[in-house]
Amino acid sequence: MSAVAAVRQESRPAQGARKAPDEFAALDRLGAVVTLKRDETLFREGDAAQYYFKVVQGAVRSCKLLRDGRRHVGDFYLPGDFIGLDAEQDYIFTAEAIADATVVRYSRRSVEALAAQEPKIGRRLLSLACHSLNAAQQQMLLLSRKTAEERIASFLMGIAEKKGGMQVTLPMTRTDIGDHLGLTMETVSRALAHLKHEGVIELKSSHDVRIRDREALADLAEAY
Amino acid sequence: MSAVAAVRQESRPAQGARKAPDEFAALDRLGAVVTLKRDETLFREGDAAQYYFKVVQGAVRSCKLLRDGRRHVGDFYLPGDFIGLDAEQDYIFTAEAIADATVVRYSRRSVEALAAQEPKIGRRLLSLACHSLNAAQQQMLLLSRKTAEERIASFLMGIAEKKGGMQVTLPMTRTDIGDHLGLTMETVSRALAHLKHEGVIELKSSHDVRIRDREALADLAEAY
DNA sequence: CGTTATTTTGATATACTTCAATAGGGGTGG
DNA sequence: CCACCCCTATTGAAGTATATCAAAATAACG
Repeated sequence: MSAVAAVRQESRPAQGARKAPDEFAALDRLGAVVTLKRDETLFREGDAAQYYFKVVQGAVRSCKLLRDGRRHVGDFYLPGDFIGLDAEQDYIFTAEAIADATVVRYSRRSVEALAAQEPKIGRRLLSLACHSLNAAQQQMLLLSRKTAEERIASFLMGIAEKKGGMQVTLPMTRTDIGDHLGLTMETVSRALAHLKHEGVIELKSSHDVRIRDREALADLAEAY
Repeated sequence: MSAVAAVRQESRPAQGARKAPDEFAALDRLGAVVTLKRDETLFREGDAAQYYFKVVQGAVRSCKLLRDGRRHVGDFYLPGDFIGLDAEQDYIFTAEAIADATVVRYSRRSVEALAAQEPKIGRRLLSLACHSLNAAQQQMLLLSRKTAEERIASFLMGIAEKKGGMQVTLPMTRTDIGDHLGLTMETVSRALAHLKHEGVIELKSSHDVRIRDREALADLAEAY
């Protein structure tokens, strides 16, 4: 078993469309393992996009900065998720580890060569891109029209759905969540406190949420 | 020359990655022409996604609604733009004509069959999807962190860049723009009035904008 | 031309931000 | 193992950008 396959073994891919399909098994031979400490950078916005990545362990965030420092977190990547599939020439966002993380790195050139031989790979890449596009459209609706509480509800529902449970672990800080949802960390904190007060969620610790009333949370999230 | 090719001839594809590539010429045989009156629906959110579309004339908007009527306009599609490339099983937004429009309709099944034979088609689809994804990420940054005036500036810069000129025509209403940028139509109107007052733009009519100070506008838009 | 839809402009309200202070929580060194 | 420190989160009070409500001014349309 190759080193990469061994690492894969440890990973627990998320369910649904983001799951690593069998077609990608051939890719493992191409992959190199990368480990990151908390807050370490995987790549920077503007770097030449030479690689695709897949998260094996830990968590990664993508972010973009405005000149004056305002930050936006595009997405959070958990074990099983691919990073960089949207890259054209250069990466258009920076990727950093939220917590200590293990990531597999694939050369885009090799993947493209493989895709040329095996059409399934190409189709799967397209399917993953479409799925990201759908997620992005949901997120734009959220950022455009939802209230703070609805944003938090949508966010929690999204993670719970991906993990498939009522128990949700948030490896990121309140600031990260805020920058992802277009809010400040204070507003995130208050919205969570309010949901807790209403009995919709339970905060076992600031990073461990249990959904007590799924109905109510889904109702707030609207889009679900 | 087929009817579709004739219609194509009339269209003036936008510049850049959204331009119809030569590989798609073969598609014209598959296309059927559809005409829409202002505010007519091309398809609805939830409909089975049987077709891809390409705008030939006029303009189309994609939109999503929350239960209580809050609306989000995901994108505006101008001549040369493709619609529905992001669809998985069903369409996830409604598409409506902003002004009288002509659109070409391609059966997805036929396109997929063609893509199976001609790998270039598949690669082009993936490239278009990546490009949309990049645009979506820019829009999320805008919705998450930019001020009203910055949003308007970014929006104007985006259209100007696509059309390649300082003269911009806005076929959509202030409400449409607001729903696209996460603002109200009043705020859109005020932001435009302010940019005009500052001498950055000129409003020849409410739908015809001329950019007078590209520097200043780009600076406000930040991301450019 | 009269009628209706859209846009502009003004006054007020509010959700969220900003600023500020306190409280946890987890790791490290004494 | 405890005490201290730093970082993150919570909570409170005040400020602000944008929304909402309302009316007038254009523009579009039959």
